[in-house]
Amino acid sequence: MAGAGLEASHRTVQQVVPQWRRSATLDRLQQLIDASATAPAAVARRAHLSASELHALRHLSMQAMGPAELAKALGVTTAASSGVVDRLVAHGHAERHPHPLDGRRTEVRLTDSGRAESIGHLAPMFAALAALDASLSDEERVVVDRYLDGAIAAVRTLL
Amino acid sequence: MAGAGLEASHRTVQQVVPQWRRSATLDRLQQLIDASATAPAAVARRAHLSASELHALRHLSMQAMGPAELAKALGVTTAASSGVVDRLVAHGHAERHPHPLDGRRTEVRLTDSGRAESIGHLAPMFAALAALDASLSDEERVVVDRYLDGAIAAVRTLL
DNA sequence: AGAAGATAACTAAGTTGGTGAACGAAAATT
DNA sequence: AATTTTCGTTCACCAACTTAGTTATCTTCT
Repeated sequence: MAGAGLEASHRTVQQVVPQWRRSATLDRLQQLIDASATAPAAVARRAHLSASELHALRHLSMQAMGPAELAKALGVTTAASSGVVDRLVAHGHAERHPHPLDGRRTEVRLTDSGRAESIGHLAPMFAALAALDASLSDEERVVVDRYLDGAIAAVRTLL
Repeated sequence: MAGAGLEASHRTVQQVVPQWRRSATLDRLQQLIDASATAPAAVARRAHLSASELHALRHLSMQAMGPAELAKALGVTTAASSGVVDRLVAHGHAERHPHPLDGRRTEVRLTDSGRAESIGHLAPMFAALAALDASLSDEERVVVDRYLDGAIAAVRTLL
């Protein structure tokens, strides 16, 4: 079923990905990816929110949208995103507004409290990131940008 | 309660983090962090595993450990990690072995199927990452390493 | 050695947040 | 005007988490 057709014992990364070589840079990237995947749950817990609610706050802070669009952004069903919006509204972080032109739609807008929430808990990271970014020379920036583009593409092969 | 004491309206990132400036590099890093946070769920779905089970496979593929240590790695309670191990065992991806010295302990070891599972689904990313890593010159690597160290530290401020 | 305390793993019961299916209201299509 | 599609919601159900409490084993103290 799961590992169907794989009769080999103890397959290693090297066997599956022949060009794989351990490197300190790669280790660092792994750590970054790992931390990025772990952080949302930690932040959500501190904010007394679920991971989806936090995720939703991020998206809504960039752009107001309806439950259906939000569902796509979160990777869940519209039924679930309805619940997410319910909870955000209950916490006072968002409000539902009727769409002026299309009577079917609802626009979910963040309240000030929601906006503060979405920014506040990430502030320490933003500060550290801004300092790091400012420390880059133009030549260094070119190198970093290229690397990040590659890393993004690599991770996105999984999506 | 949540945004307690914040009476200001429409606080922006710039107000909370004065040194914040939008930059293409920062945008890329945000995308990387976002993709890293989103990918596990997508991979888990394809592998017919929960996010925690996938996470557990990753950790166990590096080092066999008991449910308690696994729980800490996953950021859940030991009760939850007991369930995770149950499911991995049920799927044939892991086995419980009694600890030779300490009768309280159980060592959770991956089976070949578990090992294949943990590597197989991430192979496309590994391949892309390996190619990217190999393309770095020594001077570029220094720059990238420094940046990644900073980024890791930034994200870890949230943990 | 024996008692007291700490630790590892598990179990039980309850909560949360997800899915899929069915539904009403409001467009859009024909 | 009738039909189909879309949007948001609700319902019933399920998976995975939490807290609390049990059992077995190890450690420490007298």
